Amino acid sequence: MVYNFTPSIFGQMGKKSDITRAKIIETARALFLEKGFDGLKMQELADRAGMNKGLLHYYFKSKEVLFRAIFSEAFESLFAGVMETLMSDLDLEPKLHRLVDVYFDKLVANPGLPIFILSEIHKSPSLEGLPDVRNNVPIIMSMLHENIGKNKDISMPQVFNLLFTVISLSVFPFAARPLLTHLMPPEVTFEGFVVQRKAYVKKVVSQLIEEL
Amino acid sequence: MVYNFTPSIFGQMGKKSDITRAKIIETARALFLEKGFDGLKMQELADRAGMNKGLLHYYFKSKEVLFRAIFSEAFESLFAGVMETLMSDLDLEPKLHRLVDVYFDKLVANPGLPIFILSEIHKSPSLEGLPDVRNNVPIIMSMLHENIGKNKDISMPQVFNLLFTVISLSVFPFAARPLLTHLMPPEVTFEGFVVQRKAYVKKVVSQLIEEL
DNA sequence: TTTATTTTTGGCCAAATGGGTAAAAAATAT
DNA sequence: ATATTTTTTACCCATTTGGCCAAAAATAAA
Repeated sequence: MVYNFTPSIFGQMGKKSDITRAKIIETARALFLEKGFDGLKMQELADRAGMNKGLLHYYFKSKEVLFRAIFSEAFESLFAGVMETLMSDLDLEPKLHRLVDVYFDKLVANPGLPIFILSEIHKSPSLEGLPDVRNNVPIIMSMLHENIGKNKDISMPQVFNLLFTVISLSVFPFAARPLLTHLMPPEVTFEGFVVQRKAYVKKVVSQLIEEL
Repeated sequence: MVYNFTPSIFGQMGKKSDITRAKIIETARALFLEKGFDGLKMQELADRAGMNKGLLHYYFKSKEVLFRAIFSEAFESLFAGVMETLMSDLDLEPKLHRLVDVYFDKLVANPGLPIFILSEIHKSPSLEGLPDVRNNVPIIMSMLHENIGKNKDISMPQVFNLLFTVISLSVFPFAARPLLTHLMPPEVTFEGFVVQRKAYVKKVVSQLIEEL
């Protein structure tokens, strides 16, 4: 098996199978995010991807396998940046501001991600096959603890409360998007709301740090 | 048709049909909350309710009708208390503290509610047939604005930011529950976390009010 | 008690839809 | 021209929803 390196508008890909595979993944991601595992039917996926059901199974032997590929990618794409930021050697305030940026920027581009991840985990909480984020938690916590400084005597639960506040404020607007857009006055767009919200959240984070 | 008022262990209900109806609703609520509309099959519902599929259709002519009953009830049961609190004549700080209580208490008893509501709305954002919460929003906002006081010059978007912060901090822990329990050290229970979290959120709310 | 009404069971059906497979056809590479 | 990869077509079989029906059981009314 030899790759051909024919130039292509599809970035690196020359092999036709790669293009098809990518088309499947791209379509499946959009539709799984919209409808969830149970809500998306393979026939609809085939139609929307402009191909037939048999071809889906040629590339992914089952719906389950395809879903896992989508889910893992979605999960990791969100958590990679978060972990990296939290593990960085920034000081407390810039680190948490950075975290807000990472979340908002990622989620503005993928607003459906939070509901998708949370609701699928809710329906089957096994989490096997995903990178075990748990291992990083104690490390992140003690780094934050050091960030805050030894002179202030802050307990671990309080460190976690601070971190979880930042995460809540960053993620919830997207999880609540459908309700939010419904409640907002029609002249305000979700995108507009979210832009000012990001600045507001950073301000709150700074306040919380000051009060520590 | 005459009701009989035979005393019963099922509260007010005497009529058998009401008992059955209640049994269906109760079981359907638990299962829809767990699996969502697409995930729950009528056969499973019948089994878990200890009855026969035919009987489900005797009381609810379709899955859709049954689901709408469950969803509306879930939606209203959460928003009724929230609206009532926000419309009350309490001052700013007690009002928002009360809001935190309402959310946490309701959600401790029904942790699956946020994901259920948000994900089902996400999948079909029509929201028809639900009480139109939108009408109350401007009223709530101007009441909060008055609560804050005329001397402080606070814009409406800032009022909304404050309110939305309270909601985010109250609801997100439950929406994120499956992930959260996975990330927490095994000796901490979700219930335990949530108890201390409620107190923490109230403290944050007070800080935010001070800084206005 | 007898008679009517309501509730419940159980089974079975029909149509649609579900995931998945296999063989042939088409396209591509050797 | 041959082999390999990719795609289509046509299927299979299981499940799903909604529905029907006849009969039994429970309950209420007379």
